[in-house]
Amino acid sequence: MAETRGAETAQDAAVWGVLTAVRAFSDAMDRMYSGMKGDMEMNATDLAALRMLIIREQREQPVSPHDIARHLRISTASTTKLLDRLTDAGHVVRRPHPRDGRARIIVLTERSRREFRMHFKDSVGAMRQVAQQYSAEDLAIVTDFLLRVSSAIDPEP
Amino acid sequence: MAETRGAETAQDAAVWGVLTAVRAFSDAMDRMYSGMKGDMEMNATDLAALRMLIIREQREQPVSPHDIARHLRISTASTTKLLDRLTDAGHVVRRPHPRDGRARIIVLTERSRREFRMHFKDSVGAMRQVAQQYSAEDLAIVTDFLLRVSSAIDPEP
DNA sequence: CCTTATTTGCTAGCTAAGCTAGCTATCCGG
DNA sequence: CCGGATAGCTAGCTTAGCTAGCAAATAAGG
Repeated sequence: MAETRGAETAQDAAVWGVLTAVRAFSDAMDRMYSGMKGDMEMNATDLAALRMLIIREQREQPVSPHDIARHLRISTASTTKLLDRLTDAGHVVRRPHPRDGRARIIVLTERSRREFRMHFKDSVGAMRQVAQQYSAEDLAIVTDFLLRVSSAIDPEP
Repeated sequence: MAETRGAETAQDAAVWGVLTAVRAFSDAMDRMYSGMKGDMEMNATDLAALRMLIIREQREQPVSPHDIARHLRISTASTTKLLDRLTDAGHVVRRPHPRDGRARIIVLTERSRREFRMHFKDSVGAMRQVAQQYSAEDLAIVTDFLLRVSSAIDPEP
């Protein structure tokens, strides 16, 4: 992540610093999710699927099993099993696609949304508390940065 | 970090925005790593272990199998198998601990470091390119924010 | 020193979750 | 209407996690 290239200017130093912070941050997020997987008694992939569904729901994008497979980079067969687990646990429902008889649309249950929010609320609260210490202008900079980096490293979504 | 009490709505909106961006960002990072796991023909946990080793190495902190187990939240038995895989693949070496006859110290091989950097360089390059579009002051804000959020959600490291 | 409790990493055997191959049903372009 | 492509599912194999339990080394108490 950080190359050992010497930081000659202040800007170079700042770039190096932010990349290091990005690494620490993604590590912390990783550990937060793996902690939650223990709390919710789920495996990492199933939890990642739920996260994806929440994100896509917020964007009002319908999600198919195929989408999940692509997003998580697992096979469609594994996705079928994953959806069996999530369905059995009452987290999601498979609905028929209105126009395509082969396809399904995966929908979160209200219970799942609630449970997810419940387990997330401490972490989200901690993050919000940090965020509230910054001005709206600073937050706009951070938001912009994060979104740009996101689309730079992951062009798909 | 002005606490603009007057502009409560704008600040709330900014907080909401940054939290959404954080979520999108961690999702993008996740997908970057899962993409890399395909490229390097490794599973997610093994890759996470390598990332941990790189981070700890940079901080000059020695890593024991027990540390890996705690960090990845897997059992020590699974860690033994993980280390068997990484050792067989030539990524790490188990060295004896200088003072504790029971303990081991896990050390990355130079080849592993090189391979890791090789596979990361595109993503790091993309991130650096984004970062370079910001002033040192803005990057300082972003860095500060990321580090604070990191320690808020994951006090351990 | 000697005994006991704790810690570290490993082994054995079980379970869970991913993969490939292949199937059916459906959609779409000619 | 028909042949190829696509969506999702099933079956069977393989991998990687878990629990239980072990030996060796350390730490603590007398």
